[in-house]
Parts: sequence; structure tokens; C-alpha cells
Amino acid sequence: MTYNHEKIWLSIDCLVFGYDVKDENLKLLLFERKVNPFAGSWSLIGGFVNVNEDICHSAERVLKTFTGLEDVFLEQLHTFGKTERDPGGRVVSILYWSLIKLDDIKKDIVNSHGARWFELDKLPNLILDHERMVNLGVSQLKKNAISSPIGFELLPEKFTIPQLLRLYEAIYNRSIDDRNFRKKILSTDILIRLNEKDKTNSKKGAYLYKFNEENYQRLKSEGYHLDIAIG
Amino acid sequence: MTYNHEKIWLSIDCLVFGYDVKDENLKLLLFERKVNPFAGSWSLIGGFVNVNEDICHSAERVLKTFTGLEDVFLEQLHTFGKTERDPGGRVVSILYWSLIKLDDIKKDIVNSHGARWFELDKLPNLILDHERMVNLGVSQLKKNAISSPIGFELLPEKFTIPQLLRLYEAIYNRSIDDRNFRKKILSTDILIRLNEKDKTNSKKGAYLYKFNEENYQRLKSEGYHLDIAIG
DNA sequence: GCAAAAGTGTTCTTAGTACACCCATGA
DNA sequence: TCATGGGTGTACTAAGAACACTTTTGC
Repeated sequence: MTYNHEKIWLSIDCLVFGYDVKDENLKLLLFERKVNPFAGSWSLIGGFVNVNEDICHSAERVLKTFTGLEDVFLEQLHTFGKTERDPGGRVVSILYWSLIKLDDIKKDIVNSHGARWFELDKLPNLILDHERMVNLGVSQLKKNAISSPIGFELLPEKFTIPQLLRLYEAIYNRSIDDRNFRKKILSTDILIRLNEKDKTNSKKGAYLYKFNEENYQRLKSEGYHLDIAIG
Repeated sequence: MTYNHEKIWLSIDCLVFGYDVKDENLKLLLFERKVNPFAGSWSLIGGFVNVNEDICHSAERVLKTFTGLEDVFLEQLHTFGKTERDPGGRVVSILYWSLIKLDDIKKDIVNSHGARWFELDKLPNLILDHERMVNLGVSQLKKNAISSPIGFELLPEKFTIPQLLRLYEAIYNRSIDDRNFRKKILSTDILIRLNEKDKTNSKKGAYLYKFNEENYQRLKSEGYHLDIAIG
């Protein structure tokens, strides 16, 4: 014991946003809390930080434990530390968020761990300050979708432009002009068109694209600002 | 004791940026560390979070203790939690930043508390991961100066447009066209021109302005993006 | 041949950029 | 009267916004 000071419980909470190209809906993963206080209520997934564990690893562990998922986008957002935030004791909580490309396999994995997906406008009441956390996450989603390619984290590796457009419409909750959207996103050169079409949504079929990480990094280092929020 | 889990030391580190309209230089406040490990080395100001204290109050306390300053801009940036970040023990640290309008009075207050201002390009070596923290702060400064009026936090209540321009040049470390800067910043309506001139820098004198908080809030809620980085 | 989604181009308007001169004043 | 910093305007260019029709194909 090298420092002489009182210690504090430190926890992780994790916002897990998921998007399914099929039903075109943004979803949030919630869990029915098993421990008191508030056993039986809905909450974000979370857990305590261990002494011998980097906080980013705690976040990965929490995500893995509750969803079975790993190697997905996971980033720190903010730390919540009001003394009265948890009536069960003084717990400071570090909020992370994860963005998931939903498919049936991942839905099954998550379901088998007991968590449940909720549509963003149909959330139940949440415990503690978790509602504030959700609000922060939603506003970050809107803010970041403009300037960084978090959108691609929510889509499968191969996706069509209409799917990407539909995702942005879901994030911003309004309709976007498809001609301008297309022009803008293609002019940035961060998409690679494949010689494949996806025909699940139309008879004509839509070209599949991949995200071009390299070009995106170049653009970003040049200080480019995507600004995809097109009326 | 309601939760059964190990606790952790939680600390605050605080980046304090200061700007003095007279010498037109961005400065960072550092402190010579008094406690081991690393006694005698330079570090950010910081301290432990108490169990009965909101983390934002911890940050205010740390700032007050080391600088005598209160009621200034103070915001959370990021939490650092690698297990090996402090060889003195497992300490997770929440980084805050504060932006200070420097004048002689504030410089005296700070000096009398034993901290010292360093120009950004003349920083000494820093302990632990404090260099990473500084880098994060500097990049946040550049990022936020574009889209939010943090610049005004660094200027006195009344300031001239050349002073504001000089500050942005200091933040972005390059020269900015004064005609375009003026046009842009005035077109946003977030400045109020006063019927006073500041003649410290010229015989003609430059009009003093105040920041218009109300108009800024309106602009922000309309989703406006300032984009002051003018070539 | 028709329904349904994918894909394409043009005009207009707005905002950014580059650039040079006059103004007010104290010394 | 002149040196110094403060203030203004215009022409050009690039990007955003609004908007309608053709293409492909399975049924």
C-alpha cells in the first residue's frame, strides 16, 4: 500500500447499440438486473472493475459476459461520479459504448445470455443514471456519425448504399435525399464498390460496397469533416 | 458495505490551459510533485477523489488547491485506467481540463500556490502518462475551438477581434486571414460590439466585444458548426 | 408490361477563399 | 506627416441543396 487514501468502487457500464439492416431499426441492449438494489429492473450491462485489470479490458469482459461478443467496436464515453448516483454505495462508473452489426447469429448469442434488444423509442425505465447515459450515447451517435465512420461499425462488412442511407436516416430520425447522399459519400472515396449485387431488397439489385479504411485515415489526417447530415 | 468487490484508488488530473492576451501565448500549468514516487518531477495538478465527494467537486477542489482559482471553465475529458500507469499502485485517473483567462492577478495567485506556467512548446518531461493527457488536451483544444466557443473561456470578458484572432492563431499554430475571420465570426452574431475601444495595441484603438451566450445557444441548438479554421 | 427499388445530372444558392486598400490616431 | 495597427469589400471558386427521370429485373 503505497498511497494513503480511501478507495472507491469503480464500475463499467456499457451502451450497446445494434443495427439490423433487415428491419432498419436502431436498437439498444438492456439487461434485467439480478442483484440488489433494483433486482428485476432494466439496466445497461455493467460490472465492477478489478484491481488487476485495465479498464478497457473490464469493458471487454463486461461485454463478453453479457453478450458473448468480442472484437467489436468499444470506446470510452464518459465517467459518472456523483456521490448519490447509486444508493447501494459510492460507485464511480465509466461508461463505454459498443456498436454492433446485428445479424441472426449475433441476436441468438445475445439472447442466450439473457439480454434483450429494445428499439430506441421503446425503452423501459432504467435504473440509476442509466437514462442520462443513454441520452449521452444517442447524442454522441448523432455527433460522430457526421465526422467519423461509426456508421460502418453498425453495418455488415458488405453493404449497399441504400442500406447505409437507411442507417443514417435511423440515426438522425429524418429522411435524407438519396441523390445528394450518394454523391457526397462517393466523392469521399471511402467506399469500395464490389462486383457483387445484393438482391434481397429489389429485383434490380444494389451494388455491395466495402469501407475503405485507408482512404478514411488519409481524409481524417487531412482534417476532413464528412458532414453527412443532408436534408 | 453493500457491494462485495475490491475497491480502487481514484484520482483527478487536471490540464490547465491559460492564455494571456498580452504575450499571445498558450500556456499549460504544471506542478512540481511533492510526493513519492516521482517527487521533484513535473506533473499535471491532481489529487485523490474522496469517498464522499462528487468527482466534479474533486476536480474543483484540486484546481482550487493548486491554483487558488474557482468558478472557471472545468470539464471532464477522459479516464485513464491502465493497470501499470502508476507504479505506486493501481490508480485510475479522471482527466479534467480547465481554461483560464490569464491576467497578472491570476498569475500571482497561481504563483503563490507553487505551480508554474509553461509555454506549450517548452514543456519539461512529465511523469506517468501525463504527456498523453497533454496531447489529448491539445487535440481537444483544436477540435473544440472550431465548434464551440471555448476560445472565449481563454479571453477576458471584453476583448477585441484582433485578440480573438491572435488566440485562434495560437491554438492552430498558423496564420489566419483577418478579413475572412472577421466576416465569419461577425456573421454568426455571437459577438456583441461595445461602445468602447481598447487602445493598448494601437493608436486607432480596436472595438471591444462581449460573447453573446444567448445567440450561441440558439445557433448550437440549430446544429450550427462554426468552423473557424480559416486559411 | 408493370411494379419496385437502384441509379444518375443539372441548376441554383450559399459559403469559403484569396486578395489590397483606406482609416484613425499618437507621437 | 508618418508609422502602426484597425477596419472594410469584391470577385472567384467550391460545396450544399433542391429537384425528376431512366434503368433493371422478377413476377
